[in-house]
Amino acid sequence: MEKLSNKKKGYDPKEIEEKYRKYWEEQKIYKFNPDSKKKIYSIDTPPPYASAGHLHVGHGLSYTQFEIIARIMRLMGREVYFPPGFDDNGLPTEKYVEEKLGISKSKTNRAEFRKICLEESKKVEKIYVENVFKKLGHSYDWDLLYTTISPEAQRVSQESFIKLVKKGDCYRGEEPTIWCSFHETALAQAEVEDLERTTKLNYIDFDVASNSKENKKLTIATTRPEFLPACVGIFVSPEDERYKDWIGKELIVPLFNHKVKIMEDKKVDKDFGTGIVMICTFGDSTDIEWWKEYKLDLKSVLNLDGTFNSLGGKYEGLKVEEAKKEILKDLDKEGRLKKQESLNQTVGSCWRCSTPVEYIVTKQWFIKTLDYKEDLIKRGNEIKWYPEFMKARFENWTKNLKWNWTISRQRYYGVPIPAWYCESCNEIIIAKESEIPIDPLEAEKNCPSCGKIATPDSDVFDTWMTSSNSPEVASRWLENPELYKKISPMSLRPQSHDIIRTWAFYTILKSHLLFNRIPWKDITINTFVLDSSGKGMSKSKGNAIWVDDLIDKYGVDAFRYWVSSATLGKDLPFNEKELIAGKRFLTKLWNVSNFIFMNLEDYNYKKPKKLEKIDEYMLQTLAYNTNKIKSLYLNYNISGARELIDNLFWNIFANDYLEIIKRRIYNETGDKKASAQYVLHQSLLTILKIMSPITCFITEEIYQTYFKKIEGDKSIHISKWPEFKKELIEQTKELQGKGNLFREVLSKVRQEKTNAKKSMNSEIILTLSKEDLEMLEEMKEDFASVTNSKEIKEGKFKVEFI
RNA sequence: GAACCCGUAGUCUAAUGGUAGAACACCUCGUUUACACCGAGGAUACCCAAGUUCGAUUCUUGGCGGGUUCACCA
Repeated sequence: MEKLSNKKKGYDPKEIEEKYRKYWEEQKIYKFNPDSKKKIYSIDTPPPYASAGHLHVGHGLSYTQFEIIARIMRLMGREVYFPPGFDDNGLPTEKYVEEKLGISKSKTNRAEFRKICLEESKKVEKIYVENVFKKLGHSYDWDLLYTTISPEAQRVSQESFIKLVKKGDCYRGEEPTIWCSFHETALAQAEVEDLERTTKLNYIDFDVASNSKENKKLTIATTRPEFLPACVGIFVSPEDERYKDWIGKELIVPLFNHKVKIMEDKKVDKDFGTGIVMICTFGDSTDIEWWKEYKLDLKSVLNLDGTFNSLGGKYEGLKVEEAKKEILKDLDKEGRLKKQESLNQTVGSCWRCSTPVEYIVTKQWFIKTLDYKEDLIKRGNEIKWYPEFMKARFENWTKNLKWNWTISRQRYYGVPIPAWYCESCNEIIIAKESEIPIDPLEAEKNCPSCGKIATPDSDVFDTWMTSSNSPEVASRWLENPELYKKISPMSLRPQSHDIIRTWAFYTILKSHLLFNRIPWKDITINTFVLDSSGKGMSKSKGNAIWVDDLIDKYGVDAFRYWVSSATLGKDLPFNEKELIAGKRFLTKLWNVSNFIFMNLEDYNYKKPKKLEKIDEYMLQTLAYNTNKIKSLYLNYNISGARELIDNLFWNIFANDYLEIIKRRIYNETGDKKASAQYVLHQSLLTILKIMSPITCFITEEIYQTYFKKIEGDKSIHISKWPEFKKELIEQTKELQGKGNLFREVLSKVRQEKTNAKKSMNSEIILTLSKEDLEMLEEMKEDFASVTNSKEIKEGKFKVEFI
């Protein structure tokens, strides 16, 4: 009879993990079969940025969380489409390459730079695959691997662009754009983060243009005096008595001497500063609103790198901050700087480099979002959100959108924008669908109107342009339309809450615009791991705990056990102690299995004609709980399911049932023994299966050691979920009553023994009430055996020691 | 400023309109045929206030505290 290995040492995960990693890969256990008759369950996997070789527990948890779901669905009989992916496209990769190799994009040509990025990505991806995903036992179908910079992904991205341009939802415009002067690129609203800082509010005197009034000066408070050359208007509140007579008059902008008109607008807060606002193109986003509303002049003073252009006069060439200093100095010299106040402000900044963003008018490509707010919210409602309340984040964001989505980026490493422009007739030429993927820099086009050579677009797409089509990339939209049709819309998008406004939003948008439907049926928002003091974990903060270290110390299954205790959408402070519980579980399961196998040596795999009562009770309880666990699993409630499994396995099965049948198995023969053996066999197999999505290694090892030859499945992970007959699942009141009473009275007896400081198998004479005795009549032998009662009498409950 | 989430034993977490179930830690006792990485048992908890209710930790409102997201000012 086989024994589990390492009996003396207890459970040693290392060897077992190694063994099955190899086995699963060789046997292609997780291979997707497109011809399967089973219902498909498809996952729109989050492709990680391939820009670091480690994974901290936060990422480890979230990736494992939905990996468990993949395993659950496989067990439920679904054909699971679970493709791994890498996001190796765009700014994060560029930044990584620039930092790691000390190269700047401005000093390298695009082709060269792209080549380096691609090579670096491949290296990091390899580390990820081997050291992270495979190590953690993740059950991807590796044949389905995709990357967002691959020609296929580029094709999807460009195709979606072409379709949307044709549809009129994507346009090129010259508009104020959110701009990062460090990265020298346009940004989307979603890429802007708050930056709190202290700044100075400067009170500056403006002269009045005509001398008709006795008052010759007005004082204006501004945080951005450097924008004086771009000043195009002055606003006051219509409710402000102080300036009533000033409306319509003109002021002379200090240092630059151009005239600007004073106008009124309700949005002006008369209590801020002096109650006068100067509008510049563009100091902030409200400037843009007023500029648009009142059709003011455009005076662009900034170059794309954040320096002043010729409009800045003597300040030309200076950076914004330097210009500000100089201008303030000069204002002070002229006696115009009346006072300066300290002010706390929050400015938008680039999420990658924290440089405060500027607003610069440039030619960019946009996808319409503002026209579709309501439609998108409707789409959001068609999707099932886990947890439900996370939908509010999506709705909030969608409702409050102020900008169309800027999709062009003045960067190198990304999907090229497949467009050319004719300088002489302003024609825009878009690539044909048959040509993509294409890089316009490497393909010459002539203008269809005038025949001249058109200028290629040198920009690339925002990375979300590709990521928002992850369902299409992952399911081979253009490559394999038949497959795509089969698995779309996808079943699940698992992701984290911080990118609801980007990834979830853009994906829903794209799906709505391109296909007029939702991209997936369910979305799960994974648990967000904090450090033990409740702070977000990151490499830069230095509080990250790495998955490698943990699995070295505790093993993958213990880590996965910890993952299974997390609730979707909630924060979870990391506590290393929690992994001890996982380790404990593994040891227990290991020992229980050893015990059972020892006692199944003479088992003939046949169900005896009649089961003992307590065995039947165990079987019912098993069936009932398994069924409950199934519905929890199907609702992605992994922690709920795990709790039930723990109770079923540890308390009911190991601590009670095993103790109850122990002596019967040792001493009896025939059906009495076989009855227990049958239930042991069923119970262990069931427990292994329902636990296999979580602790995938140990359950496989135990399955392979004993059950495989009987059950026949190559792996527990492609076996079938244990289904029970209806009468077992529904339980019978009578048997449950009796079995529960059995366990209650047993507990009472144990308590008496504890109170008397006796060991659990000390011999006793037991007295039970008449009702209890009648109830337990059919299970009397087992009861006497587990309590080690030499005699059971009728009367008032009493435990006598011999 | 707004929206959303959360506030349960020392720590972390679960369920629930009838005062709470685990885990880790703690205390007591126990170990001759799976397991001391164990077994039996014990102590310890629903942020505050008002309301709805026969009854609230659970529902409503307000407050306090923590978190996330969004908006913010010239």
